[in-house]
Amino acid sequence: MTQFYIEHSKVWLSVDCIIFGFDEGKLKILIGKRQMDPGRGEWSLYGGFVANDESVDDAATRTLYELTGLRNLFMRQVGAFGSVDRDPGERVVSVAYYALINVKDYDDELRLSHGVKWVDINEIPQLYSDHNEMVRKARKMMQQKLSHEPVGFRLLPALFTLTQLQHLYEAVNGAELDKRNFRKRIKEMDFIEKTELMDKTSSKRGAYLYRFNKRAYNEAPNFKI
Amino acid sequence: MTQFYIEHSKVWLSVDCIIFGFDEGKLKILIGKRQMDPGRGEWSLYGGFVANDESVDDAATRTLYELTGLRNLFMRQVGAFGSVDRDPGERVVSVAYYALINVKDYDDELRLSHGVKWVDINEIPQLYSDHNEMVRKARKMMQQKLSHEPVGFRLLPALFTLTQLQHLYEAVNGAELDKRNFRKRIKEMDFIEKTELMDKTSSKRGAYLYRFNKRAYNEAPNFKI
DNA sequence: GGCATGAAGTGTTATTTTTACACTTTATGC
DNA sequence: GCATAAAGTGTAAAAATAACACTTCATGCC
Repeated sequence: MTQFYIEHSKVWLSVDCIIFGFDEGKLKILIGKRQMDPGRGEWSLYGGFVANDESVDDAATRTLYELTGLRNLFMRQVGAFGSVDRDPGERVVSVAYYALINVKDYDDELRLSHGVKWVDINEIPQLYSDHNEMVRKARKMMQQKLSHEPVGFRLLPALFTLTQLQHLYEAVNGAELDKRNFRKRIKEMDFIEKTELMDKTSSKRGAYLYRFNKRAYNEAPNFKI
Repeated sequence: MTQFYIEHSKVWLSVDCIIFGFDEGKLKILIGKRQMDPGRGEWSLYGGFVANDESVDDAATRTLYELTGLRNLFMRQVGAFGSVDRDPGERVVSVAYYALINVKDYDDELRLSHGVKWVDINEIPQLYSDHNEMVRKARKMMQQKLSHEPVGFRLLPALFTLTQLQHLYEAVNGAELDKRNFRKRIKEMDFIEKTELMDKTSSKRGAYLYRFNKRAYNEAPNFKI
């Protein structure tokens, strides 16, 4: 390993974020029009460069915070994307991350100030560079994660109805679920707690609100949808 | 995005390989003593730097070829590892890949010339930097992959006995399997073909040799162990 | 005040999948 | 010919999953 070799292998490193939200019964992600060259005006994921004094994970956390003003989001790495010509200008390797946010927690003015919008996951336009590929892989990983770990709650308010929860899983998996079977499963999970509160916004009768109890989950983690 | 910012975010990029093999009924990986500073003499994965004119995937493919002399290996990205101080010397971000090889295909002289050896996956010593973490993640991903896609064959010779196949899956999952249930499953998979050939090395009676038919799998892919 | 509306809520049965389990066959070497 | 050791084979119980339709309730409207 010579100094010469090392010099030649230095690259710019960026992070790109696939931010999932659940709104109006649909799974969505945030995209915006790229505000710099190359590719100005193309639809794109939100991203940023990795600084010298921060880990790649930290760069993703910082970028997510810049965009959403939110901390402690559920975030996972999707992978490194490193084609030589993936960036039309210079060689940039990018590490993609996906995150789950509750749409209601995201201040709309902040969102607008960054020029990003929510787009249905099934209606993603052509994106800059290899971003569509990132989204595809992120979606797969996220589906996998949500069906084996109780992180779907991160896409909902702290209190949610069972109908909301079911619709969330239907949107994520792209398939309808049987209401009775779904509720049977949920009842078996002691860490999904029924409260005495009701949501009256979507029906006259009202629906009980539930909440996820992380402590109870840690004691008896058994989740599968 | 200023030129200044870009300059500050340039990093060295390497790849590290977790190479899985199956030998003597055990799942193993290749490790060697690091032959350069920093960390000279520590146990380490085999890796290399990403050159300017190759994709990160290509760098991994090249590195695998350098080490094993083998092409067309089954290889998947594990992820990017990017702590600021993961490399004691300079800032190096590394992308880990795992690969599956048939131990018998690997020329032993070539192996020795690189100073690497096979080590039982359950007896990995402390490795350089964050390599243990890479191995852990690679193993998880590989387990997941092998139980949902028929790539375990990449760890076996083209012809194999059902007992070998079962022992492979037992080693990968770290749990014993019921012989009759296992064979029942295999029989249902038309793409695992029985040949008329027999292996006489491990029993007096001899065991039929089977082979994986990729074409048949592509027509009716249905795999789960 | 009663009745139309629309989402919330509730159990049982059939089907499929998974698991548990033990003896016979066969070629070889002694 | 018989001891050995791995290969090979089927059935039944248990568990998980899938299919399926009506009742409850609060509200708004007449």
